[in-house]
Amino acid sequence: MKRGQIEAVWRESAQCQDCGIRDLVLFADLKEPDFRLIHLPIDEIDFEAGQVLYSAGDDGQALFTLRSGLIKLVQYLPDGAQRIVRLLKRGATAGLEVTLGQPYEHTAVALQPTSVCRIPRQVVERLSRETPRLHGQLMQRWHEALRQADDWLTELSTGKAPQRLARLLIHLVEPDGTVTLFSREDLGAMLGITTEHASRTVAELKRQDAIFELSPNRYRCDIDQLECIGSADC
Amino acid sequence: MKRGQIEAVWRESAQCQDCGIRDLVLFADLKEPDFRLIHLPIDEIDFEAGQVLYSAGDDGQALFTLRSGLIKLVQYLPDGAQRIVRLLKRGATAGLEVTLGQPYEHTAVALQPTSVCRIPRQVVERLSRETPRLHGQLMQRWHEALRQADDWLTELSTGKAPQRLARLLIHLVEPDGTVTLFSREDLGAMLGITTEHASRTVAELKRQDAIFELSPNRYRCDIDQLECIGSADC
DNA sequence: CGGCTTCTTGAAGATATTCAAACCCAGTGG
DNA sequence: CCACTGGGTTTGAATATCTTCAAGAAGCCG
Repeated sequence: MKRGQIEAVWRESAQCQDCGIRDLVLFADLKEPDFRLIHLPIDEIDFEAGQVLYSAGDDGQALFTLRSGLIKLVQYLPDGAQRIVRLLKRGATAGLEVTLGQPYEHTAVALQPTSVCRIPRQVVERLSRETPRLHGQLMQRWHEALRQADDWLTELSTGKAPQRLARLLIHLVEPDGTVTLFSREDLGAMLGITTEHASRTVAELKRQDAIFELSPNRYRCDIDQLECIGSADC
Repeated sequence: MKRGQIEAVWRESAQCQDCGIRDLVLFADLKEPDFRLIHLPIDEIDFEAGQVLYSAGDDGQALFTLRSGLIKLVQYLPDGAQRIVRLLKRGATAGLEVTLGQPYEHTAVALQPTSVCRIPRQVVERLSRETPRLHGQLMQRWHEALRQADDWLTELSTGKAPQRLARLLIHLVEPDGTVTLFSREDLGAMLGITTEHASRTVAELKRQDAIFELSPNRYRCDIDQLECIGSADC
């Protein structure tokens, strides 16, 4: 029984150790003995676009590491208005706040087919207690999230709509110069504008040949032009 | 000589232990032996309104705990536009990022006469290494800053100008129902509007009797009315 | 009292919202 | 197969909100 448990633990740990993106994730700095402290299963879960990972206010029992895909963190105002406060890309961590015994602060929704690792909060709490190697990574994660939050504010909530959109696109371009966009409603919730105005603004960038629609919601970007729109030089 | 140093250290530590707002600050959870690990002076420094604590990009050697007053954290866009991303009140910590070996991310400016404790980053780094009691507080601080950043975005960058201003005022009211406001330029940089529009919006709330000017830049607030303006119910 | 900055106000123009209607497209069911 | 439906998107036109530029008022300091 005990032996079986240990084997199960080991199997899970081995999975983490062999993780293809381990240098990107929360457990990047862990050493072999640390993994033995993981005594709860870390599940790999897939979500389709639109599915909810967790909801604001839920009593969180786990945090998530993003293996692939894209997640939006949504925050609601008392009056029901909503705002997307951050986007999480591969390697990012969602739900860090549960390690402090807090409920989730946002609603996390997949924007694309997304694959995550679900890490029970006890795992992080135990590792945090027993190995110092996790501390650094946790701090880095908090720091990274805060930096992104501040940048999000200055870049996506400052200036005219075309500037904001251009800056967002620059954040989203893949190495191959393409971008996969999402619904105009989400776009509006990120830029702090209405759905209709988001639609018009996309159309405007198209007319200026800053972006070109390859297929529905996939665009080829002219980065130079986007940068100059983003900085209001043109 | 060595003895003298130890006494100096002790004197500084004693100051921290006797700190009047210790339950609010970063060192809240430290115990008596922890303070002996502090081997660099923690200075108490006063700033007048308008003075700069540190500038974005500076190679930070210290972080700050706010004893009294008010500090703005300013972030600049490449094109020179600026945005105030957060306000720090008593008990808050500024410059946490230096504990990760990073330069300061914002420019920190006192908005009122302000008193801070300057903590050399080595002190935090050493305490962080040698006593687990600081970890929790550090995480809490990161978390708190992130929460504030997210709220700032959803509350102060969403909706019409009067709503945003009303929400900001609610954040700023003292227990006695009064608010000390700052320059219209700063107000604009917080709400994402122009200086002129900030001025007009303040005038509008005055006309609606949601605020009443007691003396230059000091106002009495009608909280109920502000709340209903902030939520667009009226 | 200048001279300076900051705040306020006005008016014209730019930008964004609102509401409504048309459109597109994928799915459904006759 | 095609009409019908329902969701998201686009577009139009009227209106609201914000910015810009400019000028006047108020406050502050030497």
